[in-house]
Amino acid sequence: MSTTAALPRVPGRRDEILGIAGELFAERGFTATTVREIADAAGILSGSLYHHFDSKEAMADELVREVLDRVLAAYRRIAAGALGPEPALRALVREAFGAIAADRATVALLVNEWNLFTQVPRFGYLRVLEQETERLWVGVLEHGAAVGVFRADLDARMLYRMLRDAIWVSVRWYRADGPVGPDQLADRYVDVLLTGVRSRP
Amino acid sequence: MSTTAALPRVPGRRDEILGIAGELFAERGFTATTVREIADAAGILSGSLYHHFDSKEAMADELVREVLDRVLAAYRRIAAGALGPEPALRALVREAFGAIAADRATVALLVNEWNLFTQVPRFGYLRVLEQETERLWVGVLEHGAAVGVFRADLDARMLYRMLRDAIWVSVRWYRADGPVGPDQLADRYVDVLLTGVRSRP
DNA sequence: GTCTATATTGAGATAGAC
DNA sequence: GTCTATCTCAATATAGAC
Repeated sequence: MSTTAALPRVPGRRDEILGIAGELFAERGFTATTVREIADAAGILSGSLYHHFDSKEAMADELVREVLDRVLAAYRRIAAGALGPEPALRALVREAFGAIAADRATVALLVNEWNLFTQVPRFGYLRVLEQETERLWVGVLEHGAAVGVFRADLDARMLYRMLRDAIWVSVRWYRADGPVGPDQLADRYVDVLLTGVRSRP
Repeated sequence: MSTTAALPRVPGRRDEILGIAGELFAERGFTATTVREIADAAGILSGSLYHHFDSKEAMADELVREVLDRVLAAYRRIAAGALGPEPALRALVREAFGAIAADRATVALLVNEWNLFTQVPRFGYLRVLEQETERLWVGVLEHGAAVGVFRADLDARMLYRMLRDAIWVSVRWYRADGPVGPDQLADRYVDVLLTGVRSRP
């Protein structure tokens, strides 16, 4: 019973290769990364990659799907929970920066190749997931306005996109292993968003 | 004297082709756009492009340089001007959204291909321009904090990047020919940044 | 300034042996 | 699971005629 005991994350060759591919995609870009480079980095020949994956595209697909599914599931839990508007917003933002910290390479891949991927039929789910995400976040913002916690005169959709763009693109410069942790950065973003930068007497 | 009278923007074949290339780069991505597609869209054959430009890369280079030079020049004027911190910040943000409105395709190209371009030696100036831009914006924010207009406890560099990312990536969804003009959107972003979204009694 | 024709290269992917 | 060997294709770019 011990040999088949585990799904528990023994990385396995396949996942190892996938991780290597993800790092290269993030660093050099998806198109600019060749299957030969991936194979080299994994210590095998390019043809051998195709024992594990159908195509280069399939590798990126798998990376992106996994991260987005996890993030969206977390968003759903937060939006469905009984948190007040501010704690809910804070939890959403923390979740996003948490993903950047936990899956930096994949998030960078997604941010950098968004325009490319959204044109490939295989990645059609990206638009779908994005729409649900927008609904969830906008829901939290509008509810907050409805109960008087957030200003009533705000465009929730614009606000969501402004925040979303600021958060995700931070993957291009933010290092989670530096002095500022992801929750900390999340709180700073939320703080600015909530109270603004104008000094008050 | 009338034949050589003008630099005044007669488009000319070359600029026309460059504009077509820019639209395709923005829409399909730089790498995914082939010189044949550009040539097709311009109504010529791919080889003929090389009468006007050295390479596909050179086309993108020219597009990006022109826009960034113009934007940075405007930033310099604003930062050097005698505006107060809030009007200066507003002017900077308006300038950025103005560029998105005026040169949507080129800004999209730059945002989408940032990771690619910054790895190509030819585009080394991107990092340089970005650094000066950061200095200018951070200078405005820090001056504002020093004179008590902005909160003193803020991380100006983080704030700049947050705002920069939010502004530029909006090129992926914002349409300047829609109901909200660029100055209007700029003012909304600045409004949120200055006063926050928390409702106050 | 554009076309014809083509050189050249480098990519993703496949088949079958080991 | 990896290697050997190779196919196939599409891309950028060039040379010289018109």
